[in-house]
Amino acid sequence: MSLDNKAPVAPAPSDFIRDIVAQHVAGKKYPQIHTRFPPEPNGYLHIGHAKSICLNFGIAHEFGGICNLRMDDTNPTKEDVEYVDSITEDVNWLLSGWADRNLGLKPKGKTPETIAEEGKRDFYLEAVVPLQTPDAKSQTLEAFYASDYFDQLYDYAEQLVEKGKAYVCDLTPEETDEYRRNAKESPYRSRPVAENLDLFQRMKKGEFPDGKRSLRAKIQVDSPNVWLRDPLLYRIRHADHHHTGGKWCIYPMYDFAHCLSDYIEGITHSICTLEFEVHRPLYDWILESLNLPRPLPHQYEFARLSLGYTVMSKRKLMQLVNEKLVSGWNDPRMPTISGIRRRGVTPEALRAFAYNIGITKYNGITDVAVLEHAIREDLNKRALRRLAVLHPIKVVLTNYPEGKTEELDAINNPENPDAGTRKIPFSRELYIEQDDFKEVPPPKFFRLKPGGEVRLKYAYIIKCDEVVKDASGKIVELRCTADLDSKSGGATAARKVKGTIHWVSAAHAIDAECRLYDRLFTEAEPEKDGRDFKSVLNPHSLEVVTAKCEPSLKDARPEVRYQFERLAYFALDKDSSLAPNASRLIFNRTITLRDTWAKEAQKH
RNA sequence: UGCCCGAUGGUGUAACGGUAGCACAGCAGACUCUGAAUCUGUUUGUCAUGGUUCAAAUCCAUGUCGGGCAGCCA
Repeated sequence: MSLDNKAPVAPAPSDFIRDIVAQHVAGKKYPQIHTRFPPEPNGYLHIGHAKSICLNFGIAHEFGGICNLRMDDTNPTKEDVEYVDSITEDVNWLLSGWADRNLGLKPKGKTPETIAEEGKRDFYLEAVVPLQTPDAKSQTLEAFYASDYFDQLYDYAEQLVEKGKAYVCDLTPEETDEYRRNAKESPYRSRPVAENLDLFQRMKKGEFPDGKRSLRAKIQVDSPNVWLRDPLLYRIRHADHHHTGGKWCIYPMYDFAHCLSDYIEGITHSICTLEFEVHRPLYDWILESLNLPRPLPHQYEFARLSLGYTVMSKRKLMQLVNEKLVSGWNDPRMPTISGIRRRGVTPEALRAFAYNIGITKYNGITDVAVLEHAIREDLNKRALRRLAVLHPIKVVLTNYPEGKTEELDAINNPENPDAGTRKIPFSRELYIEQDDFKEVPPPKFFRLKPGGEVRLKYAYIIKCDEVVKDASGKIVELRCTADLDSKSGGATAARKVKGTIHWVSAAHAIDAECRLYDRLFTEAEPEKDGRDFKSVLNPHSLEVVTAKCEPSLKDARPEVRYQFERLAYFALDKDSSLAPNASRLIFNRTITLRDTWAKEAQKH
């Protein structure tokens, strides 16, 4: 392979977190960089998670490290395997062809190993990188689960109790809140170690009902940082867990589980969003209180993604799903990864977007145009061009012989000559787009108009002679004459005609359902000034039409992207049937082409 | 209210004491058998006030504005 003509290498991303990691790498602070992506399986992943995935896996990828996929599943009442499955699928999709070599998993069912060293006990669970580990194929691998560490976390909790750094508290949830708000010590704070140990063990055995007691860290009740005011480490929850079943009735809190899960997996850089910034002292306190033998992970925070014309929180997305305002988590209008994927966006486009928006600590709102640009740029390079008419109007070429059919050559992708050409049939009766004809044309309209000429892409220049209307005045047909010498490559082919429009031969056209998606909301900030986001749902976010398509589209494939020329990019929906005898084509409009004419037309 | 964090064109980001740059959006033009793509040009910015310095977007102080936290959620 020649290196002379190499593709431009994208500059390595740079941001404050990567700068820190780069310093650590240069200073050889860690043998290997190890990050993690830790979603809670209580909903589907969205584009905000995509930003986090691109950051965490991107760092692992750029610095030769590993990023563990970990289910952060410490709350049995909210989590479900449905979400575990969707998360796994979405992560694999986004990583494919990029950082899949840096994905850290573990053998199915494996839990941390206990390492005894110099009289010290240590818990460690090593990552297996499927594409880098020789025998990985012989093992069944799965994501890490925080719930796989419940035994070890319990052990750590007991250690804290024994050190006098944690105690069992009998305050009710309401009392605990009140005491914490008022920086007041719990009356159970100085309970003896032996009693704490006994009580904690009995909590584990299930002797107490939910909320009756809790395990609390003994830190500083009057700390200005509320997360240091003796935070809860364990709560009682008599509930089955999607991954550990009925084994436990006490569950660790996020703060306790997360830092120790990071430690157990040997994470070096634990990257999370800004709202956890105030938790960092607690993250460090727990780890430092346990005299752990291996290097401790450190937490770094960045701003989560906010995107215009959408909502991002799982709660609100779930609301849209539950109230049937969309067809499901993977509705192509949803900002979920599965919705975006179904819409036809490629992982490359999503990654380019994540790269373009950068990483900072500033909470801003990213313009959707940035996403749309990344999608168009990607699709422009890869999409196969096809002719299809979404809103047809019949055209009859009065001087073209009845029954005659020509096969015309059409270019599959002007951006990529290797994509080749195809034949499209031409005949006397055609469909063109309703928007491409105006009986009373606005200024600068260079499409078809009465007495006007337009080029049919790959075919002839035609002139509109007559507009046929029905009794109600609706246009039903345009009668035109073709300049029979003007066919592409013909005698008068070079004639200058301002407009070129797309068309399909009526007799040869095939039908396809096209789902025309638009933004889900009419406002860039659906919740601005406290308004209900559902009050600004876009009533036109989905329009379904039956399009007239050129016949080659009968061979459409789900993994291929199409551009219906002059209109938009489309991808086959999973609801399509490709069975030869029961074929049903459904296309999702991924995104429209840029339309400067629409902007121009609006001026008048 | 307390604590924490942030502030660079319309939006998002770079500049790490030494020429304020990039992307998107916008505008204007070229090209065009996609009003796409491509190409060219271009409008617009360091929150405020002091201080340190030869020199401040950058360091310091104060203020303003914005965000976060104060679940037995994560």
